[in-house]
This record gives sequence, C-alpha cells and structure tokens, in this order.
Amino acid sequence: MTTDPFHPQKRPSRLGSVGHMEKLEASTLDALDAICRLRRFEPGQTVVLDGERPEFIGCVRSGYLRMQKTLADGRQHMVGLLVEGDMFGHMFNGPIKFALEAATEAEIWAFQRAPFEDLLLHAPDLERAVILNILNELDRARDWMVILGNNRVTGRIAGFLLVLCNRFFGVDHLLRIGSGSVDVKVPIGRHDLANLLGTRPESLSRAFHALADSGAIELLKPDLIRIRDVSALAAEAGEDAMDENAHLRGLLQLLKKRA
Amino acid sequence: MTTDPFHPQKRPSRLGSVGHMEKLEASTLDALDAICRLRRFEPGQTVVLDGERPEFIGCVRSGYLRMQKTLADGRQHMVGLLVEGDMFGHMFNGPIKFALEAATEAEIWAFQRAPFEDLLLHAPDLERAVILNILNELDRARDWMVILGNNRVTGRIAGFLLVLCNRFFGVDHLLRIGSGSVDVKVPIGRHDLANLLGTRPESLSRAFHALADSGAIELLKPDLIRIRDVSALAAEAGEDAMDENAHLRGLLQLLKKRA
DNA sequence: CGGTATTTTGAGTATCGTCAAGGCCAGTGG
DNA sequence: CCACTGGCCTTGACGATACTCAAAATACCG
Repeated sequence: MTTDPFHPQKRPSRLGSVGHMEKLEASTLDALDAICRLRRFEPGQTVVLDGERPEFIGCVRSGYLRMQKTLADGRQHMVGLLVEGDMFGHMFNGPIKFALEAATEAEIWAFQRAPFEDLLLHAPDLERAVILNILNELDRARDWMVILGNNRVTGRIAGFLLVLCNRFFGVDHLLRIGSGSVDVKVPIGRHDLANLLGTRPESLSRAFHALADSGAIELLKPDLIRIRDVSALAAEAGEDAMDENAHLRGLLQLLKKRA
Repeated sequence: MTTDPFHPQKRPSRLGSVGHMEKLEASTLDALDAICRLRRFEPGQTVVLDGERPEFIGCVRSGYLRMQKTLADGRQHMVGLLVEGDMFGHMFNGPIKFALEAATEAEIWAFQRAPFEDLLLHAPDLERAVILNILNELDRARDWMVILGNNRVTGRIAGFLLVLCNRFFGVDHLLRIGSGSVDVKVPIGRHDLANLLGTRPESLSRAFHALADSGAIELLKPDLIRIRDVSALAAEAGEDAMDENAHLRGLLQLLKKRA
C-alpha cells in the first residue's frame, strides 16, 4: 500500500509557508487545495521509480526522500536529498532520471498531474514558484559538486554537515541550536552517506572520529552530531565563497548570541 | 575589448538549430534577432563575474565556457562546462553563483535582459525552451555527481569521456566517428580537468595512460583521445543505467555500422 | 533479554597526492 | 633555419590517504 486513501485537506497548512510557495496568491492556494492529497511513506519505501513519469507532482511535507540513480551494474548512487518544501516530478521534462525513496517516514503532498499543469498555465505565480524550485535544486547540485570534488573524506563530511545546517535551518527537530554548538541529525545511515559522498562506510567512520578528535564535532550518537567549531568545518570543507558563507554567518551569529 | 561592436544578425543561423531552441516559432526567432548581439571572447577571459547579475542573457554559439565557483580560500572549483547551445544568465534568479570564463575562443549570443524577459512573458514557446534548458542543466549536474562519486580517477575520466561523447554528439569538429572508434577533443587542459574531476594533473596523466594501456582508449594527442572500447569505459565509469546508456547504445550502433 | 543490523576497529594493500625533475611542443628571436 | 624559452604534459619516488577484507562492538527492535 503505497498510497493513503483520500485525505483532501481544506488548506495545506504548511504548503503556504514552505520553500518558494510562500508567496502564492490565495486563489492559487485554493486551487491547489482542491487537487492535492496527502500520501504517507515508510522508510525504504519507493516513492517514484527510476525512469517513471510519476502520475503526480509532489511536495515534501515532512521527512526525507533520497534521490538515487541506478547504475548499469545495479548499484545505486545517491544524487541528493529532498526535505520539507522540496518539489519533484517536474513537468515539461518527461520521466525523471532517478528513483525516489523515503529515507525516513515521510509525508508528501501529491498534486494530480493534469490539473496541476493546467493550473500552471493560468497561474504565473505558481509557475514562478516551480521555476525557482528548479533553479534552487540546480544551485544545490552544484554545491554538491564542490563538496564531492574535495579529495579528503573529512572535507566531504564537513561540507555535508554544513549543507545540512543550511538546509535544516529552522526545522527545529532536525537542527537544534545550543550554547556555542549545533546538533544536527544525520538523516541517512552510514551506508547511504558513504554512497552519497563517494566513499565507504569504514572510511566515513574513521573520518567522523578524526573530526571528533580534532574537536570540530562530537559524536553524540552515530546519527546525531554536535558541531562545536563551524569555522573549522568550513576550513576543512574548503567552503565556497558565495552562498554558503551567507548562511554560515547567520549561524555563527546565532551561536554567539546564545553562547 | 570584451565585446564586439554591434553585430546584429538578420537571423541567428545556428540559434534555431541548437539546444532546445530548435522548435521556436518564426515570430519568436525574429523577435530574438532584434535584441541579440554577437560577443567574442578570448581564452581565459571572464564572461560573467562570480555573484554578478549579468546585464545580458547568453547562449553559446561556439567554443566552451567553464563555470567555476570561487572557494573561501581563493581557490576555484569548476562545476561544469558550457558548450554550443547552452544558455546562461537565467532570469528569475538574481545573480549567478559562479563565474563564467571562456575556456577557449568563444562566441556568445547576448540578448538584452529587459526585452528578453519581456519577450519571455509573451512567448510561451521561448519560456518552454528556457525551462527545458534549465532542466537539462539539472540533469547534467546530477550526472556529474555520479561521475565525481566514483572513487577511482580512471573511473571519473571514463565517465567524463562518455559525457563528452553524449554532449558533443553531432558536433563534428569535436567528435569524429571512425571505423570502430570515436575521436573526442578534450576541450580543457589537464589542470582544469583535474580541478573538474577533483584530482591532480599528475594523477590524471597516470590514469589516462592506464586506460590507454588497457586498450580502452588511445592518446593521439594530450587533448585528442580515440575511444576504442566504449563498453570498457562504461564499465570503468559505473555508468548510470538510465539516460547515458540510451545515447551509448546509439553510439555503439553507429560504431558497428562503420566497422 | 536475545537477535539482527549497523557501526566501528584493525591490518594489509592499492591508489592517490606531493614534490621534483624531465620531455614535448609552439612561439620567439637570432 | 635553428637555438632558445615558457607552458604544459609526463614520469619517478615517496608519504599520506583511502579501500578491502575480516572481525568485534555497539545500537536497535521486538
């Protein structure tokens, strides 16, 4: 049972406050209400198959989805993570080129494709939101490239943790800001993370503990990491100068205030 | 001299036959004619600065541009290559987050921003072309992620060569198909390539020669590579099952026909 | 509390990065 | 026409890092 029976919502409460959808007009939101269903997925469950053209357009309400390409030899390589507010199953473009799987328990707003695309033609604000979402994804994909280009595993981990900070900023059950430190929940296991960062679980483990020994982070649990020194991480990661730092600065400020 | 004095073209001859612009209506092409200029760039010349919002929207007519992010420590990391038919300086999105530099001598169709965006609002076919271009970039960025995720340098090179085959397919001065083999021109030097693939020139050199020793490729010149065994490359690269293989199959068929 | 999956550790090997030197090619100037 | 020069590519040697295989420890779940 991959879908939940009808759960039409009078008003997708989070829909209007997430991602690039916050600026949609009331009439557009109403129209979206009428064609959306809430679907729920269990960890490991497939949301969209590789190469399938999903019959709906989705927007993540909670949880994480992993995007993964299937390689010719059957292995899978993750190419990104979808979190709260991210959309998928984009129109214009035929089938998607990667599989989507729930990494955790996840809720998805599913919009019926035909009416959504119809609405798109008549609601410039929605179209704009969709395009911004795509451009956002593009920027993030390029950020990943920089991170993956780092030749030390510790550097890639550092970059990954900083990305988590940026993306989970404000989602408080994922990122908890304490006095002088930030706790981040790593949404995926070592195996998947190794896959994402182009390495092996063993190397990951060693690198995590190396970062811990250096004092930059602390391993509260395998999947719960306390960041003690953001700038040390940024230095490890060889962070890019443009967009990351803007977010990081905000994070650092917050840390100072609470310290 | 970064720009060429006015060179309005009665009809951008290649514009209508490249990328996703091939399906534009005549009236749209005429409108584009009116607002485009041809600009010429020398190798190494900057086309758009990091963080700048370019005053024009560009479309590559010939040559290659490299997209590179500037890291906090001043180093630069390449995140992609723009070739014939690719667009940049996208609208909707404020400043671009990477610098654009000519990797070779290059010609750019430059469209004045304001009239282009205006045209965009009234020409659905143009808007569609632009969106397809963006989605295309997104797919390619994800392909890069898979390639960079490969932990052997030979694998990353193999992936890179296959991408070149896919993208330069049909551009005959870059990709020449012989009997049982394909010759590809590598558009960038070892230093840039190392940067793009997250390694060093020395490792690249060794990996190239390792592939040559295995018989998969042949180094005609440092920047001219004859691919002798496409499937060996695909195996090295751990090629992804979806889109690459479709192109590869076509390539293999062609090879068999000419063999 | 036991069973299972995940994570961690260890030892040995392969690969890659680094530094330094050598070769190749094109452009320059005699 | 040839020697010279500078940039790029290649090669070699060595140390650092990461991968592999195997086993132990820990966390998770019922």
